[in-house]
Amino acid sequence: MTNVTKIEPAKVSNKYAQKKVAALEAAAAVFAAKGFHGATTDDIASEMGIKQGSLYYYFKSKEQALQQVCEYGFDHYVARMEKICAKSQPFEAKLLAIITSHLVSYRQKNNALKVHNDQRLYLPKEQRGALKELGSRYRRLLEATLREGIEQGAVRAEIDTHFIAYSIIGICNSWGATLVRDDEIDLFETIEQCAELILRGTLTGNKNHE
Amino acid sequence: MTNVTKIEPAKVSNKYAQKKVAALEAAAAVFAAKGFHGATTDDIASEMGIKQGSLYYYFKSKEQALQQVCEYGFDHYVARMEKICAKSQPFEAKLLAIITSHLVSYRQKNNALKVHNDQRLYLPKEQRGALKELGSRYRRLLEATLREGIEQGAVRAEIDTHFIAYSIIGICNSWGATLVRDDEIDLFETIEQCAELILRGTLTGNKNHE
DNA sequence: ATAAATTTCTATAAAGCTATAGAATTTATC
DNA sequence: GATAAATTCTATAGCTTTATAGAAATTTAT
Repeated sequence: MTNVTKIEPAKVSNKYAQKKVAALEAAAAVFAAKGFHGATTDDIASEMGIKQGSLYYYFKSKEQALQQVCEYGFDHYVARMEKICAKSQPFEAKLLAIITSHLVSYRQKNNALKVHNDQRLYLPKEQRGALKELGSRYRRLLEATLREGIEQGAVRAEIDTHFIAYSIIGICNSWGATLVRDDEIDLFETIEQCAELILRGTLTGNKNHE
Repeated sequence: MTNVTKIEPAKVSNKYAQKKVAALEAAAAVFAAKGFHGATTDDIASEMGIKQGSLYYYFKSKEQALQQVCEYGFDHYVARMEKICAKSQPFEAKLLAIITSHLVSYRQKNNALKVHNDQRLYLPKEQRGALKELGSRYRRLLEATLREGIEQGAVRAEIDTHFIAYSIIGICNSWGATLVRDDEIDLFETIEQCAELILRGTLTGNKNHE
């Protein structure tokens, strides 16, 4: 099956693949800093050291670039989540790993993830299908972790796992955005405090009590 | 003191003031929907039923429109926070009022507030001074409320009030954005669940326990 | 009714942006 | 080293957008 796509002639070379990643990261950096509409294709091209017109060797359009950046960042992130959830661990450890993964991503200036969070809604709905799929997968994993916690007896049975999952994501995104902007903030302290806030709100019997 | 500004000739008429508000709200709606860079001055003008060029009777520039929309939305919001905090109430009631105020704002499609949250960073720093001031004021009020809670014995003394204040804002913004997008979600249930998540994470002795 | 002030409109200059085509250059292959 | 393939460049067509100027229309005041 020497499958050569109709749309993209060769573009299977080693170099192409590498530079495509560079293109994605340049686009991610620029979109993260200026927003999708605020960024120009020239900004992105400059960021990767080529001319504006050459960028179209890597992206069919600016919009396609946004789409691919979002998928690139989010896919990676969901994959990591899957590894964490696959392990058999007590609830608290898992939650800590999830928060850590989320916030470390941001501190490492994972621009693509930031772009996914802030800019994906500027994509037309039809082009958000894959992202929505990934997003649900992530939330389902988080909800499953919460249900595991309930089964383990660590988490109160009455909680609304959907609501809590969403809230966890919200807190992490909010702190994540702050961490990116302010280098002074201590990453690991933030992680611990997030965990403490969430845990003491979800743990049966309120462990860790002074 | 018949103070006539140099920059704005007359523009003190009744009608002007009214239409200026309409202009702010049109701009807010458009910026909220399309983002600052994604929106055009023609979008805003159309929204208020005038022609593109006429918009400049109300705003000096598109950027000034963004600035004024942000201040308009946020100022209103901080003012309401001040009223809530002025009352002498038990901690839990106050927190509930704060969350309610925040989320109700969103559900009422308070576009200006959404624009403040999502788009203010596209303003040059020099034009963000007033907003930063309002933001700190809001956070200080929230932190003071938490300290009150500690004094009342309702809140654990070891919490980091700054961190918790920030997290509350983060959760509310996150749910607020969701509430705007999805009319199906029950507003008051969301308020209660937010409060429950935060309270059980901050209350001494873990009240409300099943 | 007339004059003055306010508000809106039309038209346009100036600039910026996306996307494409085809030439030029670099890299890989035989 | 010659040929083919891959990559980048230049130049530009075709739009869109912001902001301004001055005319026109509307409203308010005399």
